[in-house]
Amino acid sequence: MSSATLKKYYEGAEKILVAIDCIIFGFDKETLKLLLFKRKIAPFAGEWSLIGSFVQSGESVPEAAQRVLEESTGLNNVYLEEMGSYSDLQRDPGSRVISIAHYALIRLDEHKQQLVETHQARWFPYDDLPDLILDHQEMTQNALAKLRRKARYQPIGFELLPEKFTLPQLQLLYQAIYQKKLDRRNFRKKILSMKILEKLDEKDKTNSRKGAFLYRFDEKKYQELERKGMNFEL
Amino acid sequence: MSSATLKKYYEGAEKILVAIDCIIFGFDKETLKLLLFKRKIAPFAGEWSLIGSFVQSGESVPEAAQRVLEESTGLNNVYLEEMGSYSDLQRDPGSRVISIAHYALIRLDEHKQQLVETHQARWFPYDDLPDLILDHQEMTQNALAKLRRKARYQPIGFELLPEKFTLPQLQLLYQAIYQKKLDRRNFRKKILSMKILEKLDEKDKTNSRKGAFLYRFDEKKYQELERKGMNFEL
DNA sequence: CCAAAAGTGTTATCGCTACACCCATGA
DNA sequence: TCATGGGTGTAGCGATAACACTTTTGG
Repeated sequence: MSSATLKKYYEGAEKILVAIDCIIFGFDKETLKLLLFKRKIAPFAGEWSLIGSFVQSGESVPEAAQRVLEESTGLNNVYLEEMGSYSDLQRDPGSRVISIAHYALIRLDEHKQQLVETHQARWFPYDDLPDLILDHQEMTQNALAKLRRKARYQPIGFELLPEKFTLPQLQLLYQAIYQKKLDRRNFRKKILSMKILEKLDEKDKTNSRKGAFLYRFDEKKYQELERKGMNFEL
Repeated sequence: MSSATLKKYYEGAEKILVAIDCIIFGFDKETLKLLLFKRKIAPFAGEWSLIGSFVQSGESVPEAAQRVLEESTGLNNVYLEEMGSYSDLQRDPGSRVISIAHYALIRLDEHKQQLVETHQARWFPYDDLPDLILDHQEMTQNALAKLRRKARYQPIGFELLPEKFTLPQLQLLYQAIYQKKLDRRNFRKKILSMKILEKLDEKDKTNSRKGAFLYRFDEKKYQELERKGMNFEL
């Protein structure tokens, strides 16, 4: 094939605007929350929106997503996963844009509150979201569905908790994700039987007089067990 | 915001070539196979490749994927799912292209053999693939991983079998997907206990003198049971 | 009648569920 | 001392895994 034909092949195709959008999950006491932003540009300026950005010519899709997350939360080592593309021709009245949605799990206590204010952002309980622009509502629903499926078989819940957490906290998190109550004894038995938590000597007394022991997720031990065929399931 | 600013916002961003690629799975007797194509254009003309295409300005991503599948197999009602984006800056030496990979499950007996020949395509056993161009090797690995995870909890295996199939066939399929032997009695017990298969009066005698009863997947019954909270697991 | 694949039941074990009481502590 | 949340054990049940023999029939 001549280089003229090659040129024609690639140049004959049409370039398209590509964006990424981020569904940012946080967990607060007993509630799953989303970080939403007041959109600054038309159309729909002033309305609530996921945070997003166009993919620049010098960056890959994951790089764009990480950039956006860092700009909006100040965090750069967060759990971030691609969720799927949204490409309806009419999805954005401003222009034809293909968006690749991502969801992120962040620790509410670690993100920079100041950046949230700078961006006119707000944390909303998942069950009480405002109307969102474009197809962002659909994206959030798909994100929660994906989070639910994934959390059952992979230890990603810990990404939403502080580094040190109590078992009651962990249980509340899973109850929020699954939207159902779990039995305390059975929950403890199961999670502890996996031997992927390190029990610390400290107690957290913010929620009770007795205090609850703090634990830490042991990533190394988990990966070791996973290699040996153990599989996480909650 | 003025419309001049709006214009700048959308026009300030850079458009990018967007493609889709398809990992096409088939199942033949006891082997999982992939449909691969001899690439017709430079760079890498003549080498083996997944089938793909640029996303046109008048179509969405799923539409592009369906178009490509129909062009290459003649089938238009196949199981097709998006798998993720591939966007490394250097992934395609011909140009900067973001590709959104999809995997498809098709019935080997239904696709148009003639189209396969037209496209200089060939079915390869998954365990014996030729070298593939670009990042297509990585895509196929990710596709199999995804198929494995998904097949365990959703009845998608049937998409790879003829409409009527025998239990030994179904078992061979799952053995090929999981790459491990399953116990015949336990396998039957489990799949039959779900009550999502309709037993027919016909037998398939191609593999034995005695013949094996044919079954059909009952989509309606499955959806009904799923609504009631039953969950498929194999 | 025999080779080759299809079909069938039982038992032991494991994991899950359901469930109620004691413990530690600060106010 | 008491109210509050944290922590623990067990028994019954259902699901899974392991395992071997009989049936059918074309050649």
